[in-house]
Amino acid sequence: MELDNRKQKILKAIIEEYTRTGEPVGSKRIASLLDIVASPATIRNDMAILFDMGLLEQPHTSAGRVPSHMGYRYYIDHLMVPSPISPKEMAAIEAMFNVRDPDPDRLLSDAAQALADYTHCVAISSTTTPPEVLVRHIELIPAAERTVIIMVIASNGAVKSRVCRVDFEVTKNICEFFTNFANARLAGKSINEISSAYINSLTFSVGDYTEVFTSLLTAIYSLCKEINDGQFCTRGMTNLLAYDEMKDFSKDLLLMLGKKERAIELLGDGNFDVRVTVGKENNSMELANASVVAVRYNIGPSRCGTLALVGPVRMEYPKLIPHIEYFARMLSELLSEAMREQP
Amino acid sequence: MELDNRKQKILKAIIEEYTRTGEPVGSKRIASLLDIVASPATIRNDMAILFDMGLLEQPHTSAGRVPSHMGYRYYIDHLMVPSPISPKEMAAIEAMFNVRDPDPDRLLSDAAQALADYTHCVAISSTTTPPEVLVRHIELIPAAERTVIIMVIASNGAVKSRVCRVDFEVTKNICEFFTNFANARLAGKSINEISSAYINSLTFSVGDYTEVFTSLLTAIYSLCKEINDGQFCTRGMTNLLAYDEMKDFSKDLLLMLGKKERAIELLGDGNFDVRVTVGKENNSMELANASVVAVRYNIGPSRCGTLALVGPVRMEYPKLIPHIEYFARMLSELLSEAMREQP
DNA sequence: TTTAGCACTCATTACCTTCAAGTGCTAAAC
DNA sequence: GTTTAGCACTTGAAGGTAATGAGTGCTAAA
Repeated sequence: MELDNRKQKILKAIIEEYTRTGEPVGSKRIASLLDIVASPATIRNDMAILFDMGLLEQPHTSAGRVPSHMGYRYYIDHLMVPSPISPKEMAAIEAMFNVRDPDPDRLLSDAAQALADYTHCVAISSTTTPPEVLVRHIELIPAAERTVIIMVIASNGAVKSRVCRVDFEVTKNICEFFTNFANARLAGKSINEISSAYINSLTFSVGDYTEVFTSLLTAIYSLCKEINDGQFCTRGMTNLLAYDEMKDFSKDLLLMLGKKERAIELLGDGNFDVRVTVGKENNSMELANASVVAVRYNIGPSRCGTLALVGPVRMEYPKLIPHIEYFARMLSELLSEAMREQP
Repeated sequence: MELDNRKQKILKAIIEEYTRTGEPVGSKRIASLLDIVASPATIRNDMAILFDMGLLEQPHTSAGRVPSHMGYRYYIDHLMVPSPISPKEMAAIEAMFNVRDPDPDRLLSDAAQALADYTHCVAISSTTTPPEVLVRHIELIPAAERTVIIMVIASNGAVKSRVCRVDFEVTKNICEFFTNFANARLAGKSINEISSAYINSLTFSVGDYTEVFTSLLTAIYSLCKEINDGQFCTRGMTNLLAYDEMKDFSKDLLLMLGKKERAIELLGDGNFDVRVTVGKENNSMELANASVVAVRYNIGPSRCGTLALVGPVRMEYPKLIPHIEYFARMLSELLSEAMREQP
């Protein structure tokens, strides 16, 4: 797909004007906007060609032109000039991260919230746990007479705990016995190997204690599963309601984003650095009128995550892409530090 | 406000028919619906009186009548017959609770989700921590060379933990020292007394260790604050989008519910068993066209929570009120068991 | 290749009419 | 006194028509 210089400028101008106003753009407006000298008629000719190429659309004969999803694709791939983040904005973003709590579990959801607030889009953040993460240690802490806290620590620094009520009196002996037993069977195992079936098989090998320990082992399974599933959160859903052009679609889109398994789909396989998918490229009914900007980030050597933005096709890509990348970089640094793999 | 028998029946019929259809109800329809024999003209006379009393409204002269918020108030207080939950529904609700994870922290959010799914409204659940809850114990668990897990256990069974990276090598001695120090100063104190200022004062009294322990003490403060703040979660926001009559208001309402401090307001002071507020009774712009059903529940002797439902004024009160009450009862039982106060 | 000119298209708006639902009032019936 | 039938009246919704104007596509000249 080759476009001569003027057509490129015209397409770029139409997209940027449409992004700004949300209204179809006419030849006259472009003529006054462009720095090149060309009459509206000339521009009309070029617009007709861009239309034939599928880069523009026409709501109806007597309206101006609107960029098609293909037009946006061309713009993102060839025309867009990313606008660098100003030091002021950088400081603002850093401040958001700094005032927040440094708890890794929260960092992700706070970042999503901040990103959503900042971009007025829906922000999704997630992490995945790769198979090489191991169970490092299992700890049992007596909390009260018949209550223990069970804690799973993974090799990548992830920690999950749960309060467990048990049917027996919690003595130092029992705790020690169980801790030894659990660590002997589970520590060093890959976290994604801890299946429900494996835990079941363990329950029977505790001998006399089978009944007593079942609930503890089940809790360990849940905790491992939580670590293995990674984190996932969606913020700023209500932001979508502010876009007039989405009012017919936002309901379905919001319902879809509300379903975790559907929302995870749109993050893709994480096999990219930055990925922008426009409208129908998303292969999903609900996203046919939305765009998704996804960025991958690393957390230390053994874990990675995805940060994504869902918003109207008419998104300020040149501004938002550098922003989400900066968010991802900050998150990467902070989480890598917080969860650094240790000997 | 006294209404004769027929007027009561007419008001009840109008409200129930309007709740069902969402359309203004005319005198003819009521005549065919009512079991009492009365002509449309008679009903029209009564409707005119109900209208004068402020219990009905008229969208325009040639339309039927619509219940006013005052009409709903009268209905809820005097006319409504709560429909008991069927054993089948009870079983369905119990099943929801059973298949879910028994973790107390999750129970609340799962219950809100289930309630939202069940009622097609927004569900809010929250717990508050009363001042008599104490810090029972603080535990420090070494997780890796420079990483510890810090854990606060409260007298009401609440447990919160956080991973902390520290600047020193974690030895058994240091852990013991810090655990002793922290417990000496904090255990037994009321959880809401652990202020930022108090923690600050502690940091200086650790002597040589001031710098090393600052991050740990800050973490303790956060954890106490989390316990003291209780839990709060909102689920099913997108449900509101399904109501045609709310399409003009749902945007503002959703934005408001998205703000925690605003959403907390509408739970009220918890000084009630069941509370229904209709439309303008809510004293909030955004809720002027919505109703809130709030139920209080107890968690053991020392903690209570609120479960609330936000939906259209045209809500199926007779069905939903018993349902949310049943949810609250279930929650109360399960949480009381899970978090029972212990010696 | 570019541009001016002009006929043409079509959404939007305003205005009008018709239609139907439902009311309020009056006078008769119970 | 209460209830009811009858009927004029009101009003939003739906449908049709005309005027408006923004913006196009095409043609022919520059």
